[in-house]
Amino acid sequence: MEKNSGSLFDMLLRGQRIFRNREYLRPSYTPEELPHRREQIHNLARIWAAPLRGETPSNVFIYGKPGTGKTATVKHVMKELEKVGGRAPKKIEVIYLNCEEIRTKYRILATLANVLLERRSEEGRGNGKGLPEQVPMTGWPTDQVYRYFFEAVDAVEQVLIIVLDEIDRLVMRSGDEVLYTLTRMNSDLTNSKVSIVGISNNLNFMDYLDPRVRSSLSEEELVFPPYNALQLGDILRKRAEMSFEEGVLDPGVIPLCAAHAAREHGDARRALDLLRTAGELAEIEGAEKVTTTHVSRAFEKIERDKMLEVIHTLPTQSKLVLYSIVLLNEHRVPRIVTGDVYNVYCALCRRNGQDILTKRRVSDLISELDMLGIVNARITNKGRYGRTKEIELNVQPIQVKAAILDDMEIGDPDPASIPRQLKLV
DNA sequence: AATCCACAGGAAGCCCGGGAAC
DNA sequence: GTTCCCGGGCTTCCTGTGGATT
Repeated sequence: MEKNSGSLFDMLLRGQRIFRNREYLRPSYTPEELPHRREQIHNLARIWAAPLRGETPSNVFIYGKPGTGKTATVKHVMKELEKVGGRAPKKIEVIYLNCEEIRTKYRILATLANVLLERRSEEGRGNGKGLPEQVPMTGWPTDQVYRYFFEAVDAVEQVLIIVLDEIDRLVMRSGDEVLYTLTRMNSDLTNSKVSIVGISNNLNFMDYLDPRVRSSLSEEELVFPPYNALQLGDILRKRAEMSFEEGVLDPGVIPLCAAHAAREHGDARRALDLLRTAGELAEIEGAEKVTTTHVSRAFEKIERDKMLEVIHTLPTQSKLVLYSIVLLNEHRVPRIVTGDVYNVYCALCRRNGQDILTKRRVSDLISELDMLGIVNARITNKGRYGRTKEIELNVQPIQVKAAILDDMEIGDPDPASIPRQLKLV
């Protein structure tokens, strides 16, 4: 093989390897062990032990901030339950649904029915009643779908546990009707029992629930407190062992990742993300070790990516205002103030055939950009020369420009005209 | 001390689209 | 289908601000 061939992949493969397997750092990975969640695991297992004794488990409501291990815990206990399920007097089945993806009454019921029908046919049991193999994802009246689901549940003597993750999304979007239906099913079922587990990272949605649903759903409640920095450190160390080559992490790396994430309401997902991104940065530059500098840069990168995401979702007029600020920045205007921004903004709108908003409104838009942290705007008094906001960009202008141009076509106003828009001092 | 600049930002009301009630 | 209501985006009109200037 040619030495120093310089191919892209050679370069990446040559140096020190950083990762053994980075998949363990991704949010999609569910770990075998969940440090600092023993109590929650134990409680959920206690509740779910009921069907092993032939009883119906209580409904459970699980609450905790993002990245506190709710979903991982539930999935973990689900796995354990499956292992011992055969010993139960009645069949035990668990269905997990994420309401972020499936969030209408119809689709929830249809998905539940389909999962059950599929499992029946896998077992070779057939549904025995000439039911169709699948419920279509659209087209049927909702009560007919419910009927199929009901029959599928009651066809076998069993305990069915339904896990509804991100249940707040479901309630906010389509109300609590499905929950009402599901929690009431038990009184009509003859062979089976249904138990609901709702997972949410916000508590406010409880206000939108019918009181009957609320009390039924929270027969048992599990709270997942945020992890502190030490706990996050433990979690990171466990995962780092699996995902990094030995000895590539500087000693300060994990504590720093943990400290950053602890400040953000103890989000383990963020901590892992930070660690992975730091590793990737080290890998890209061919470093031998991941250092705290990489972590700091990873932190900035993640923040920056978040910021660019915000810019992408800005409404058109805000983008135009922001773009005006970028243009002024490019022209090295020493103090960017509201009036200048407005003048450039007007030229920009005229050039691109956009409606021109009033000064008052643009002033508010600038304040909104300030609130989002995209720019820093502070009010200054220049005596005789009035009172205004002095604005500076908080993100790299090149990146802002690229992000905006990604979403819309903007023709720059004649560059020579820009200085004329300003009352340059 | 009075004036004045270049806005900030509050208040009220218009307009329009979407959703619920009739 | 019509009416009503609501909220968000926006305009119009307005008062307030504080230091350089007169």
